[in-house]
Amino acid sequence: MNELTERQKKLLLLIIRDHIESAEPIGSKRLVEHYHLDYSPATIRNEMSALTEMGYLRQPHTSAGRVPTEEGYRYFVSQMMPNAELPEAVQHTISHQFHQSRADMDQWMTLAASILAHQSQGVSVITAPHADQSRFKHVELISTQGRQVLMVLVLVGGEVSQQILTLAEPVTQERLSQTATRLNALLAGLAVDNISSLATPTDPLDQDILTLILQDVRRTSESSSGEIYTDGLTNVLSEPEFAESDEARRALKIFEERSTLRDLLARTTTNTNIGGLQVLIGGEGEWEELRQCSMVIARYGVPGMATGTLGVLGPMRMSYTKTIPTVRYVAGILSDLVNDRVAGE
Amino acid sequence: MNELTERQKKLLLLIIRDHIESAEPIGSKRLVEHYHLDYSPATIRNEMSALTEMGYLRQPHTSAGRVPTEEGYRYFVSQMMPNAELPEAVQHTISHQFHQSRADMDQWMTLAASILAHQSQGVSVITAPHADQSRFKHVELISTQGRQVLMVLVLVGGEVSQQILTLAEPVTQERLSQTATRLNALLAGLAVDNISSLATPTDPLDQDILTLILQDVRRTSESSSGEIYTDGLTNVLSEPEFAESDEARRALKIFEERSTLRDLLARTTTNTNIGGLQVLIGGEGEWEELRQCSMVIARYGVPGMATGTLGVLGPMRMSYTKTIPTVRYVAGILSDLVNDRVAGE
DNA sequence: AGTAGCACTCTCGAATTGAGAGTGCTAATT
DNA sequence: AATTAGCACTCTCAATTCGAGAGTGCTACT
Repeated sequence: MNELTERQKKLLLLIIRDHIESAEPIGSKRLVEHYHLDYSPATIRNEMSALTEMGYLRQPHTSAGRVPTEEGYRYFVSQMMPNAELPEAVQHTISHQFHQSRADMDQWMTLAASILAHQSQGVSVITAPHADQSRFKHVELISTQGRQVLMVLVLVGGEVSQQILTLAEPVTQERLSQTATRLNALLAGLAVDNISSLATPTDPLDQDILTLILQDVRRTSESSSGEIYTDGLTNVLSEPEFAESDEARRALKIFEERSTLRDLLARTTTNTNIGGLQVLIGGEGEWEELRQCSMVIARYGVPGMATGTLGVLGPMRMSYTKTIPTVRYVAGILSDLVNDRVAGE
Repeated sequence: MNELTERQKKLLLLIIRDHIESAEPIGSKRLVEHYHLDYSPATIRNEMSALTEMGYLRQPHTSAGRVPTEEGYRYFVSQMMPNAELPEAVQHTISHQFHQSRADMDQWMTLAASILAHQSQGVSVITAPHADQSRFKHVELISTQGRQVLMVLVLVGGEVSQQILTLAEPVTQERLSQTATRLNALLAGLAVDNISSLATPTDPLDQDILTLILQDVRRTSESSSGEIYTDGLTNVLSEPEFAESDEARRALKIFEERSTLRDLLARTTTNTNIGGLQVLIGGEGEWEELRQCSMVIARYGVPGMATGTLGVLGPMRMSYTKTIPTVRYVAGILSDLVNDRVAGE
């Protein structure tokens, strides 16, 4: 793979960097002038020709400048990935914002989405941390009226689910409280998978509620659960490649259909370690709607306990140099926050 | 105001209806042919000229067809408002979807947003029902680790707020439970405004928690709280008037900046009764970003107990004939649901 | 290996043009 | 008095043409 000469590398990087800024095809002459290179345009042309041959560049028309291919971007990214660091000033600003905010998962997610979108000028997406194996922590039953009961279910790791249940007949708050107390004792700390195999409670009310709890836990712990936060949707609309709004529409549709988005996030990150991140370029053949886009995706959280996914979507020529470190840094912060919350449990 | 002859009325309505379908300026000849009118184009021209004079129509260029002005749309809408009814078939489909869904506020909101967006081909927006005067119902304190405590706060009407508190020093679950029990007894059923004037509890922990509860209730009951659900953001991008994506971007930005959106919803509905709805045409001079758009907005819920807002945004030439009845119908359904939940309290 | 020069290709924007649609006005008609 | 036919005029829009500019590949020279 790496048959590139040093000069070719340097050239490729320059071309891509320039294209990312200008959004235009890059020609040999322009390149030489712009960067005061020590070679003549003709030499550059030969090299560019070679790079085109190898599949890193592409000509939109017979006689226009070159534009990076997906391969080209991939090469570029592989060069950027390891060393990129966010400027300290930016790090401080971001970390400050987090420690400023209210200690509340919802706030954190919103904030993270906002920061990512802002920094990268792309569309950000982030899922709340999700326990890999849910363990029961606490249940609370609160009568609202007649047969309707508000159930608040807390899982280890801080996940909370609330739901209105409708019972067969009215039950007093007192009886509900007793049931809750018994169930709490019975289930304390159990992993979800083990609950079902438990000895059944004798009280019929307890039994009913237990069934409902099980249903709810299942749903909460399924991958389909958990809110997805996004921000910066309008950023991407200003990019020139989406001028004919049709392309943009298709890309944004992914963000509206949460189920597709969830699938995408899940599938691309199953084999990504915490701390490592993935760059998805041009939909990777899998997602037709993202043919013109790239995504930078990372996981965060505490492996084996609770993890979430976050990422940024942008045009294929997004500023990877900025986006990659930002995503990595925010993932780091969130991991710390989740860690604080889960640790010592 | 109503100096329009019958014929002028009819013509104006035809022109607007046609323009809503075609998105193009309407000329006299075209109108006659399309609708087999008994007059000649010349007559129509005279009438159109009159309507233009009166401010209901407008010519984009000296020699092009007419296009409705905001005034024109307002007139049109005032004709549509009272009688419009959703076809029974559609009513059934919608109502079915609601009764099918899980009895959960979050589900309802998502569903309502989806239905509105789908039916109207616009962007839908809806806020969860919000108690006008919050009354305390129940608090639950669950220790998670060390000094961190999960507080689940339930208000009358089913509003739930959860938050992580950080205490000055670690406290056992047992002590937390006792505090919760005492506070529940103390505060049961109290309106928020009265809580602060209460005798203070003796236990210092109780006191601390009470302060935190107050903070939280305040925030929850402020207008700034409550999630906003939207759907159909991409619908509006396909409309021809947003071809130059700049206009679209500005309009969509409103939906990203939740605070502006909230303000808009709040301000336009303060004097709207449940069941009545408001049509905002061209931003009404107030919202520059919506100059090209219209919104149909309604309130729902139980006045004095809990109310929410829902609406649809579309281009100024959106299909009012479809959107208005849909918004009204969905508002009705949600009012019923809220009513069921709140009633008998 | 690197460079200069050259002929060639292709895009893009500006300028031009003609068809089509619509208008307002006036004079004739009912 | 209301309606209509006719006409001259205006303006947009799409198609066309055209030249400048940028870029290329190739060949011959250093």
